[in-house]
Amino acid sequence: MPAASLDSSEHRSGPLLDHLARRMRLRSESVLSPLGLRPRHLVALTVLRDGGGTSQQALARTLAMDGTNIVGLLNDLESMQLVQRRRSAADRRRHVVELTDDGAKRLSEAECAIAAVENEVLGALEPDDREKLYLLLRQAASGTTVACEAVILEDTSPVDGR
Amino acid sequence: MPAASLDSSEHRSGPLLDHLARRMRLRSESVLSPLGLRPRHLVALTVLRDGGGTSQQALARTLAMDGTNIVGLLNDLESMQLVQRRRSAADRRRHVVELTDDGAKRLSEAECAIAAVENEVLGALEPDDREKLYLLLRQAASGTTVACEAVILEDTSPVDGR
DNA sequence: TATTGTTATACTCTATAACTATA
DNA sequence: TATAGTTATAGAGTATAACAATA
Repeated sequence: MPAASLDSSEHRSGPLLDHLARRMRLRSESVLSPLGLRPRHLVALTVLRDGGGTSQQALARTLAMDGTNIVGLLNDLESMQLVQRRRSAADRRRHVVELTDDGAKRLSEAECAIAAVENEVLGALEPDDREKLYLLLRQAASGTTVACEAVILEDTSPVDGR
Repeated sequence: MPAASLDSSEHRSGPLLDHLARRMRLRSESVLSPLGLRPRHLVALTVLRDGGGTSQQALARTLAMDGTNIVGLLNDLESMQLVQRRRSAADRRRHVVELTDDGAKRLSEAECAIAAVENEVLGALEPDDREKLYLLLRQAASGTTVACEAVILEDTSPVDGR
């Protein structure tokens, strides 16, 4: 088996990931600011779109952020009407957080805006390799984002969506 | 078929990169703290090992950090005797920063320590895919890390690039 | 009693400005 | 004058603790 190389102390992706994410985030900021968004807003919106409605705590686990900071993050997004909070009927302590139509639209615009940044930061990769990278990251993230599982929401699902 | 998809507004690696790097960094902290290191120390040590000695400004560009913060970062590493600062003979304004033997050793230990974290965060990927991811990240980073080129150090040159 | 969301607050990270020493 | 490094400091990001509402 080709396995052993993974244990090598020289093939660590962690620092590389950190390095690239940092560059991407810094450049993204200037591109996103005209849209009133910050990189972390984009991550949150993406998770909400892909994972569906969740409680704030589930969102906190998925984003690996402290729950107390989710409050401010959602306040930002809700004040821009990109996200909607409503009480869960099944457990009135919970807020069910969902992307609004405006939120989906803004997210789409933002993704378009940062395409240029990606082309720049990932410029050393051929288009094919960039696609491979995307798929690998996607798969890796799907493994860590399982936190959404925690709250499948209420059975009722009277989700009206403004 | 696979070509044009890159322009699609739905294949954005940025938020994924951010997401995964964040999880990796958070988990790494607890694993690295026994070694007296923080994730950003690891990134700096890695760059210094792979790129050779550089000036502090070149390091700042490579790490995409403000030069003023490099000072504190290097103070940390130098107080642990993991890096060495010495004046450049060619330009006495510059410090040439290099990894010490202790630094290389500590870096190696740290890489070993975070292997477990990587296995956890990238657990959704098969070993083969993890290796592919590493190679892609490495290639992408080599493209953005060119900053090191700026200062090839003293004895040689009048390297007044840019 | 335990959990969800909220507020207040302290700690860390990062960037801006001013200073020095060299060029 | 311009550049490399340093210091001081203000702003943003993040975590900890205490509280109200609900389970």
